Amino acid sequence: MVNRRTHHASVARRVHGSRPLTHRAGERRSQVERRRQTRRALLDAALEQMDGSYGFDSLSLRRVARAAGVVPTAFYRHFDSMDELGLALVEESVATLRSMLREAREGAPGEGGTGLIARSVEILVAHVREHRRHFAFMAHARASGNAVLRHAIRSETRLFASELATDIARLPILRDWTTADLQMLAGLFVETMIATIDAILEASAPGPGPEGLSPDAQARIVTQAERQLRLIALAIPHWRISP
Amino acid sequence: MVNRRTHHASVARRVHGSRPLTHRAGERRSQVERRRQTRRALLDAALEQMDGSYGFDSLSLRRVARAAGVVPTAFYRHFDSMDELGLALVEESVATLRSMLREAREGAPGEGGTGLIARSVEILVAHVREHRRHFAFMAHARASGNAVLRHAIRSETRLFASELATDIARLPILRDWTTADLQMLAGLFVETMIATIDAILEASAPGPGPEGLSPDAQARIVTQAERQLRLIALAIPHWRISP
DNA sequence: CCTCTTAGTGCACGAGTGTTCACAATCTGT
DNA sequence: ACAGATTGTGAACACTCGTGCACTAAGAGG
Repeated sequence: MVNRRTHHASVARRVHGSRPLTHRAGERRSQVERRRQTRRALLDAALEQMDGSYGFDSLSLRRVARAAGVVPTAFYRHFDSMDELGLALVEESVATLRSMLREAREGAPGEGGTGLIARSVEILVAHVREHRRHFAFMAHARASGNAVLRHAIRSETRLFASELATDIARLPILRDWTTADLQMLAGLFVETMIATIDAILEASAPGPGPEGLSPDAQARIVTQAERQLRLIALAIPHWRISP
Repeated sequence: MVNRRTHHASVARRVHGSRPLTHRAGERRSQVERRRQTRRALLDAALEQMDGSYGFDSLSLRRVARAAGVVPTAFYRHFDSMDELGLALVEESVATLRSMLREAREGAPGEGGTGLIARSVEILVAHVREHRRHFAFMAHARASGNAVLRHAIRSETRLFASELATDIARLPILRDWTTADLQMLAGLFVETMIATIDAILEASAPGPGPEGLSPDAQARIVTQAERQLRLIALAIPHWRISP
């Protein structure tokens, strides 16, 4: 294990660490590409295996390798364990989350009203639809049996809430709010968002029954989320700042 | 399988179904008691195994049987599969959920203010503390890989929200609200409740580090939940009924 | 060109899994 | 008291699992 770890570290350092040190352009082009492809195949295989509504826990190294068209031992050339594969997926997932937040932020700067809510929900469902497997992964692993993954996702969620807090702090209505209260409000938004994501995923599960996502269930979820957010927004002007 | 199923059905019918048919009091006292005990031991063993922050998925029939002090094959005398064991646990868990709702309802009938919120949160944390293993089970199995359990819990959650909706419908402030809007509000409450439960469980996880639940983390969670609920309550008078 | 590094292979191992089956012990109603 | 039902046992099955080790093919750089 120690051998493999140092082994890996050196590889990773070479791949994108020491590249700037040498100016050779096409160095190891084809081999590095090959490596990237199998790694992606492993990640995709894991996502696909979980998509059938099986959690990350019930996911074996061998099945992932098999689905990626690779022998089990080859897995270790890319990840030390399934945990590291999971962490890589978390990294990818939070990246899409962050891109979502960025899009929402740039969409309507400082608008702050019913339009903002409708727009935000729209962006949310669009992202969930487009990156369903990543969101499903996070939704599952969030309450997974795997302690490493669970804590990673929980801490990323907290970070996300904090970012959202500093974001909404710029809205004029929230000028005088305490940071604690902003965190509270952001937490409420994030919780509602998570619940909405859960509902969407459940409604669009690729399990038995009519394949695909029943459109009116989706619509009901969206309007419910919008109303909940509007209700919360309605309370904001009447909140008395707490010490 | 068919054999075992019919076999079981007849047993269950005898245990609490046909008792009223015969007036013999002490009938099969010791044997039925023995059965009840091992069944409980299996359920407890499962709960305990999951408590170390391992989900229901990573839980094997053999380990449960071993922890219950019983040979694997004896498991089948009580449950046809792990799924049924899980469903039994769901049944138990929703029972405690319902008792919680009942307590909250009888606590302050028709009060409806800040006192109601504080009281409700207090009842919530008390119940989570007292039945932590059941709540942890639901929190895990809610996003579990096991489709049967997941759907069972999701549908029970919806039912719970509906009950809460008809409950709060009695509050004077909500007299004119649409049923749809009441459902929306109840859903928001339930989602906040679930998020709070998650946070409490995470803060009081019996994993590594200082055993037991850090008290100030608990306090922060409680005050955050109270503020969120108060914020929501603040919006209620300003909600315009939607068609 | 020749050597070194590296992604991927094949085989083997010990451990753990769900499930079946025949059997033992004990409780129960007649 | 006896026959039947019922709970629990023990050995065995056919798997799957993670992991270690020796090996091969091929790309890369001096």
